[in-house]
Amino acid sequence: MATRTDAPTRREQILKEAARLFAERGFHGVGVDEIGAAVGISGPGLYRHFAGKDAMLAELLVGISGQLLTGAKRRLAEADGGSADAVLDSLIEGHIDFALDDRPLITLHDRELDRLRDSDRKLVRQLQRQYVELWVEILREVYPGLAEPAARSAVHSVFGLLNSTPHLGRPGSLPGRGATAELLHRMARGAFAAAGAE
Amino acid sequence: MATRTDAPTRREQILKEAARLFAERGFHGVGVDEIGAAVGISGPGLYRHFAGKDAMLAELLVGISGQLLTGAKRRLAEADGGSADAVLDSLIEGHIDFALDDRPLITLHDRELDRLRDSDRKLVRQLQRQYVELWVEILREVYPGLAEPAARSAVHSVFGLLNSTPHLGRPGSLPGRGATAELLHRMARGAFAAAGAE
DNA sequence: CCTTCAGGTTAACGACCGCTAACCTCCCTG
DNA sequence: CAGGGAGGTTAGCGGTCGTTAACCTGAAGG
Repeated sequence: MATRTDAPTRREQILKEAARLFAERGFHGVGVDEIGAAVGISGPGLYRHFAGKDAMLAELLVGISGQLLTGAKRRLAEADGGSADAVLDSLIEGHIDFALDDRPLITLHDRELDRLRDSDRKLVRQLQRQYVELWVEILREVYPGLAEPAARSAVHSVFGLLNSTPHLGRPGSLPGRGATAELLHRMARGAFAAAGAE
Repeated sequence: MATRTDAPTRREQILKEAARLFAERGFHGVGVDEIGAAVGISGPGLYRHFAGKDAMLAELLVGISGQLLTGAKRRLAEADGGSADAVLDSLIEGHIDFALDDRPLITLHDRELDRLRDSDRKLVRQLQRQYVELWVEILREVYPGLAEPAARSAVHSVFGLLNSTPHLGRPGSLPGRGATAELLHRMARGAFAAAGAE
């Protein structure tokens, strides 16, 4: 896997700034002129790169869901033969990395889903569902006594815990990225353990 | 404290429906005509009860924050002399009740704060901060080894966990309200315990 | 019985916003 | 060196939305 050193394309710039603005003020609260201004072009110039404002949101949300799912599948494959316990740790680590590195996207992920066209929304929901089911399976391997509905609820709740990073104050009031990641990881494991204890 | 048996006033009807609609489609995504239609009057009739759309959101958010803080203070006072451990349980219970009974409000609470006028936003932030600090104090009594920044992060993360109820599927797929509340409670305690273990 | 007022109504205004149209200007390529 | 496409620009249209204005009505009170 080659690490990218190339400059980001215009499309990527736009998506990044759009994600930030959507997360800050909501999809309807941001105008196309603002998005354009954020990348140094103005207003309708965006339409050379995207079919419309909706298309930007759709690409963002589909991208997020896909990225999460792909990463989880990769970690699952890499740890093949390892203990379910280690796989769960790896899933948690991946989700935390994402939550800490792409906070605007995490915010969008569960906030603006309803603004999508039907087909896009179905796609995103399907990717999200696969991601959740993957966690549920691993979780029930680690805690075999856990019933499936409870496991699903537990997974959603831990997502809520891990996705709380946007509320943790601007980076700087945090005890440092490493310490925060470690704290979140411990808490997630603690929450799962408590859910698994019958 | 007299329990209310009177019919809800028009104002209260409006606030309730507005909360639901704002939570479903976002503040900017809902028109005043829709809010009016939801209570059986149409459009500008709302202005007999509120100064504007912003005023509804402000009253909702200030109300939520105040209600949470007031409830927490009451529980703290009632359990006076009791163990910090019991107080923490009581705080968790109160927050879960709120998250399960007023899911639209919980959603609004951390989604639309930025749409408020400066003065209202400051008020809400102040109420929220007091609520968090109250939890932080109790938490550090239960886990004396926990440093303050870590405790604050832990509290925010557990709020994320407890506030995940809107993602748990429509009531019906849940294992029942009591079981869900109990599961959330156990997970919150587990997460705190893991944060407190050095 | 007349007045008043709370709580509605519809019409309409002004601002904003997403998007299109029309045009311009490089840069690459045959 | 022609020319064409990629990627901008500004002007402006059409629709939506929050808000106000002007008017109506039914019930309470002196």
